[in-house]
Amino acid sequence: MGEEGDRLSDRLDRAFFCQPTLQLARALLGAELVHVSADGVTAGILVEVEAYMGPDDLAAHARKGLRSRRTEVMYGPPGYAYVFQVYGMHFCLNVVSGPPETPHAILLRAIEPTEGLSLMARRRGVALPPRDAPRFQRQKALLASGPARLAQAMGVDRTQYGWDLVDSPLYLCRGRSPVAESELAAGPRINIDYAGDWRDKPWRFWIRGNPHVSARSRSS
DNA sequence: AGCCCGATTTGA
DNA sequence: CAAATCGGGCTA
Repeated sequence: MGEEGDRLSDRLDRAFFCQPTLQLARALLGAELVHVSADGVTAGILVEVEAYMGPDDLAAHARKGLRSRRTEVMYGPPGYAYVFQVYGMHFCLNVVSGPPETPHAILLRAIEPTEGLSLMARRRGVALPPRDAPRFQRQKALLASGPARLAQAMGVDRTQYGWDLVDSPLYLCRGRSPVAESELAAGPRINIDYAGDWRDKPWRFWIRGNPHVSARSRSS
């Protein structure tokens, strides 16, 4: 109780999303992602994100200024949801960054679940053991570690495409941010081997040592 | 640790 | 028509 009120007063506003993209990506670590849906409330602390910076970044969907119904929202103001589908069955949630006509986005790769864990488990189609069971921490980490798991656990699909995170049931709040500089880690992004010179850019950011960082990213 | 596969959409 | 900002299930 009172949790919603506390969160709303700490809700991240437009000014927050107006930071330069790499700075915003780091600032998002420790922030809490919240979705107030018809099925209930789910929330979690962001522990891993990646920046994509079209049109130059060849890993970005907006590379070379690609503009389509899919990428359109990235050409608008920051703080909106860019949701896309990959491999025919998964959805991934991004926060639009950069001013209008600058198609940047930040992929939300993993959260540490804080609220609505049973709803997350139901959406994911997995059973969550009792909190005191030895398997609990491990299963909890499987709920939303990885961009498609995060989206599924949070009830995000194409429905949320274009939602304004500043003014919608899907939003961000201060949570535990800002994270101390010493807790911040950076490295290359995942699964973008096709991106030429941009493949090795250290534009993936995560909270060092956090067990909820997605498996393929945990090192260093 | 590694391979394979799914089920859709996009862009070349 | 190939490839995709991935995850699950299997083999071992």
